[in-house]
Amino acid sequence: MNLFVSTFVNKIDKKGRVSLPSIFRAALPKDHKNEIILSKSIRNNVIDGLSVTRVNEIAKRINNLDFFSEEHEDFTTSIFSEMIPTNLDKEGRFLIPEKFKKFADIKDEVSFIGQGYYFQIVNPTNAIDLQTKSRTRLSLNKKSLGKILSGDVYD
Amino acid sequence: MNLFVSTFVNKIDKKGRVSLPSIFRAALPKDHKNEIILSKSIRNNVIDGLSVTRVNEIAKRINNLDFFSEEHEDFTTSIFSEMIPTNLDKEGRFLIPEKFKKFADIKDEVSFIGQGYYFQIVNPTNAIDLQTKSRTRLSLNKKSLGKILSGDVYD
DNA sequence: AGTTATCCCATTGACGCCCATATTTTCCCA
DNA sequence: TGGGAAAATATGGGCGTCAATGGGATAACT
Repeated sequence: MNLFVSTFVNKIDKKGRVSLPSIFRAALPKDHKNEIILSKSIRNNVIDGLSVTRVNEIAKRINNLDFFSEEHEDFTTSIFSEMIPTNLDKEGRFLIPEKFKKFADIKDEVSFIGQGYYFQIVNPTNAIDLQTKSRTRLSLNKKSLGKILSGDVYD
Repeated sequence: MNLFVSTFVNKIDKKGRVSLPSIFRAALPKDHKNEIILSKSIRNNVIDGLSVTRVNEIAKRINNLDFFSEEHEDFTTSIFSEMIPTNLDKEGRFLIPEKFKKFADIKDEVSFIGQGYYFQIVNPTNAIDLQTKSRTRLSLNKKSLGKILSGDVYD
């Protein structure tokens, strides 16, 4: 599976290392198996985890916005300038920078939340909260959820 | 047959393993014969079983939504983060995670219910109940059933 | 030198692999 | 058409492997 799915809770050791869940490692692109890019999420106090491929994809999408617009620069500034590329060690672990830990209120444990083409790193308590809140918002909007899931996806 | 049809009841052994019915295994895509993805169903307390192909299709659909929107993230969170990919062993068995068992009220036996492009995993008692209820709802609505079935099904 | 990051090795527990048995289905032939 | 052999499927359990975690030692950075 080349998507980031499922949720995992892993520990941060004394040295600040944490294992990227094995199936997330497997979801990384073949040519960048030990690099991930961390970034502050726009909406919540969570860390987005991106593959190299994903970052390129985002760059493309932003590039399609009006070049000289304020919106364009807002995106480039808030997204690219805050990204931190990180390497995994031989065991698949990496370090979360201090300022990101503060931002996401992370101490000695994190939840990895699969988001399909990317994942998020969160305080485990917040994780559950985020999940239930998304579900609530969606069920207030049953129509669109149904549309996505119930159609014949093999069209 | 590359569709999931029919209903089967299989046992869960001491290790928590259960055989995916043989014809369901045959319905899995050739390049992902031993991976299925489990997910909580939106409507009932049942587990949905999906093929890798099916999940990728869903991912594509979601990826076409507005990239940085809240709606987009609500979808990815409530769908991908709650999915659990599972591998079949050489005998075609897999594990049902504890939290899913609780969710679907499953103990030592499950029903596999074919749903065409996917299948469901259910407490055997509920299975019969679900089937009779669907049938009842449909017969209250004969018209739409007719509409569906009368078209040229080989389009 | 002191701090920080990476490598290497060890431990534990969960899961996958392998082999064995039981049960069911298929199919071949009388 | 029935019955029985052969193949496929479902189930059971031992054991090796790998993922997550911990910690000492080496390397890089300032």
